[in-house]
Amino acid sequence: MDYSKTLNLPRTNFPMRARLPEKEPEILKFWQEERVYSKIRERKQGSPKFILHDGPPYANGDIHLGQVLNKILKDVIVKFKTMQGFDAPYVPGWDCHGLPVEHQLFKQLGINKSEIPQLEFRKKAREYAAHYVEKQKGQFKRLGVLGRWEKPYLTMDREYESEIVSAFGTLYRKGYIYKGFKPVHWCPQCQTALAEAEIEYKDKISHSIYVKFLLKNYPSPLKTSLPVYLVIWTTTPWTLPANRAVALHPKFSYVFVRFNQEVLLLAKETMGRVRKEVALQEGKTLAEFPGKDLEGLTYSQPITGEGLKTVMADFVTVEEGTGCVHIAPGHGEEDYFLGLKYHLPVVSPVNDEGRFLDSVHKFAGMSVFEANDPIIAWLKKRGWLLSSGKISHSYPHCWRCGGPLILRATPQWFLGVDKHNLRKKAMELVREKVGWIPSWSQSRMLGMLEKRPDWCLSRQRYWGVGIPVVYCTNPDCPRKGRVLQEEQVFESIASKVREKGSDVWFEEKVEALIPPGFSCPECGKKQFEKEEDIIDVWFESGISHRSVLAREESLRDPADMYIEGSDQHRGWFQTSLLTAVALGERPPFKKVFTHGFVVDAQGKKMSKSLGNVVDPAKIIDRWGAEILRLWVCLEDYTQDIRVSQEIIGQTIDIYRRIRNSYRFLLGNLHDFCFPENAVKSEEMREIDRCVLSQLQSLIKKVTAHYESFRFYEAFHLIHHFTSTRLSAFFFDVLKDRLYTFSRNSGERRSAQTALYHLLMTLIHLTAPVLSFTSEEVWLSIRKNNPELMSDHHISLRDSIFLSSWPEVDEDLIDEELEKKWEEILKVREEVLKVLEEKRQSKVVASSLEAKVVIEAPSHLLSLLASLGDELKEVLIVSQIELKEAEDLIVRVKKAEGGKCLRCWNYSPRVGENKKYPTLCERCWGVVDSLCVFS
RNA sequence: GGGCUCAUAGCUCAAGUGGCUAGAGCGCUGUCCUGAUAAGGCAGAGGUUCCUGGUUCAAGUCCAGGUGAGCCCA
Repeated sequence: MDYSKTLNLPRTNFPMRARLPEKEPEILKFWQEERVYSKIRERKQGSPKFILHDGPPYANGDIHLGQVLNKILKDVIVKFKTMQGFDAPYVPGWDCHGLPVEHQLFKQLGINKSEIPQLEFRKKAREYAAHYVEKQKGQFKRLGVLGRWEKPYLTMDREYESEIVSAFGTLYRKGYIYKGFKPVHWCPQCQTALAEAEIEYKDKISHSIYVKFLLKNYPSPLKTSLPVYLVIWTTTPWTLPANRAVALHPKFSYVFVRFNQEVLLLAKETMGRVRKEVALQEGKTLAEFPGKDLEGLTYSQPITGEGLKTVMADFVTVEEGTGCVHIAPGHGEEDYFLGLKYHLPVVSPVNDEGRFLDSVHKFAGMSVFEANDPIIAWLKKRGWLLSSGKISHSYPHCWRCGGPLILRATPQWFLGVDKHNLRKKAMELVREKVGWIPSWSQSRMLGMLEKRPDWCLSRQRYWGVGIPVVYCTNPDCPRKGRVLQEEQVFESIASKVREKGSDVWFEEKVEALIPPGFSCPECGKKQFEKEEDIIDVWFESGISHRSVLAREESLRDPADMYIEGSDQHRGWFQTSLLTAVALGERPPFKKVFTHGFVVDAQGKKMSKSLGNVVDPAKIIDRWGAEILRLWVCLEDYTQDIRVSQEIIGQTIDIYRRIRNSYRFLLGNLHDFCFPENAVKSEEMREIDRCVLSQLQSLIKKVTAHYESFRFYEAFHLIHHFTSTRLSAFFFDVLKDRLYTFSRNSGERRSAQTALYHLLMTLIHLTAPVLSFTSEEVWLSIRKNNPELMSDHHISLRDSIFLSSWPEVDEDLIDEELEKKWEEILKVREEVLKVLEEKRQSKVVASSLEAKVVIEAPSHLLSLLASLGDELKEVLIVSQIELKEAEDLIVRVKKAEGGKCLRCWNYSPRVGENKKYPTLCERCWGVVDSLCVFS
């Protein structure tokens, strides 16, 4: 006779195999059709807000793992806060203007800037950006990220663009923005100035030359009839035409040394090294001076022959070069600032293409890189070249075209970081008003703020918002070229942009942009010209606190949290902070959360050249987005996080364990109604109560970890609980009771009550991360066993994200009980070890074939005895004999009697019952009762 | 070169203010079960806590210097 039909075996059609790549789109469809995000918004009206402000990714290309990491973290936080009861809207955004779109598009079109009118190009750029917004939107949604996808914010929206104009105007009027002439990183290929964020440093082979500058005078103690030269070292011979000074360190010691028929001046400490590098014999030191005594010496400019002076500078080093530094204020940042101090002219005789102007007679028209060799040749001819070689060093390159950059002084617009104490104020707020996670993120921000130069806001490009500045061009105006800074001018431009988009600046004549009839307040004329440069995209995204947070009704400025990769300390965190402080005297965020970068198995960054780039789409197609979500949340993302086949494999294993536990729970709850079949806590079996008590502390800890954004701690705990507490212990022990006891028995219902709470709690605790699976379980319950949710406060129609976060039920916590069971578990561990030995020696196979004899000290013995028959269930053995002894000793024997064909337990009484000769005493009762009812 | 940061079993993570024989889980190996079954149970083997010094009765933990890695800057 087959008794398996008389058992209560698990029943569910929740599949063991997830088939996530197929299942996930169904869940996404459900969220879409049920308008889950909108419903959440409706229901949370009036709840306390939690605003996580999305940093806009760049609308170009497919999403990479870094963006996956970022968006998933944001989604987990938003979902957690939502389930906790907050109104936590998520409005995603995109950064749409700027060089990367331009470059890609020019590449795609196969033309350059000069071959297409700006307006025509801008139209295509807009389409291009819009295309990638849609593409990335689909990819982000595929990750399971809930948000206001149907109305994201775009930096190329007219309203947004208008805010950019008005923010610029306000900052200009407040005196933060100025026009300067300053060396900036310039890409001769792209013909544009580059922001710091657009520069990549990589190795480049450069010239390395030592050059003699003839000194026209020198300190009197030195007496010689030989020519005296100071020696400089440079890797950019082409900057020599722009040389305006030579800097020495005031504290270094300098020597005049005679080599053959000439005398050279250089820092004493550099002597040995320089002599080796330029292959000079040992010379004779004629005199030695501290640097400060050598200020104001006159030398002959090597290219122009002008008489120029030596100056003092602290940044001079002896690590490289000669301690005498060639200064070209038009071609170097430090040089520029030193130039300000000494009133040196900013000379930069190079045009947009990086070619020398006519003023550089000898080399006019040459590109600066081509000019290096002729310059060196020229120096050599004059006898001023001491040595010439090559050096490989880190050099700035254009992030888009990859070409080497030059520093070139051009008229640019700047945001003055020290205007109105902006830097100081920002740093103070960073220190006092913003929470930084992890904490070191604060010192990083401070360090960067402290040292950052003024922010170059202008770009000589096509795709962006025009700098909204109008000049008076009347040649007779007392201040020709002055900017119209009247508020109504900026307002007029902003409103035009709001009406027609930023193209209006390039389409319309200047008169149509300023207020009708407006005339120059200075000269009364109406001759105007508009600025041609466009605004740095970092400024655009940097004001999102104003254009998005402050303007969107559902949002709020400041945001509760910004969360981005650690590179954004220099990027968005900083540009947002600076603009917010300048505009409104406060930071745009209460908390800043930083995550690391995704690196490969060895911890190396991903790059095309290393060939170690992992494409998220491949993982999604093969394993599902859920695996990516879990992966993110198993790692400590305050550091860089690794990805590899092995790590993904491990994530899949962990996923399977959790999923199977859900399946087991569902299967064993198929005939359980809540609350009808639920057993009151005080009537439950001890072990069931014990697990529920442990579940409460799991809720506590997991919630705390979510609250401190340490999802990996939460998930390691959940996984640990699921594997060890549930799968390896509770579920295993419970099987006998669930399967063999009569369906409606108190014992079985007690177990199910525990299982019910476990299932409901766990799917909620995992929902922010395992969103697809938790929702799938939720949907499965509603479809297959709605009776499980007859609990009135759970609405069947809703997504799991409309239900709330599990609360700790203090009544279920029983620490005494947990302690007691810890003792029992220790005994169980001992029993399992002995069982394993007996299994190895083939005495028993299944543990149910065993009878266990436990000798234990009296207190432990009484503890075990108190469990009665439950003890053998806990140990999953057929018989138990308890004896008193000094120490714990466990022995295992073959169980007595025969095997019950129904429950597989052994009992001496099997065979006693004539009606059921193959069943044990417990089962024949159960089977009998079944027959009575059937 | 400078700023910030990281380094603990094959992998992912633990080890308040220095006090353990450095812990989990996964994976691995062996094994049992076949009523969670492309599941589940049990047992076992895995660590010079990156290296070198130092402080201390005591260092994975503190200090200094290396090495490797990441972000940012020059």
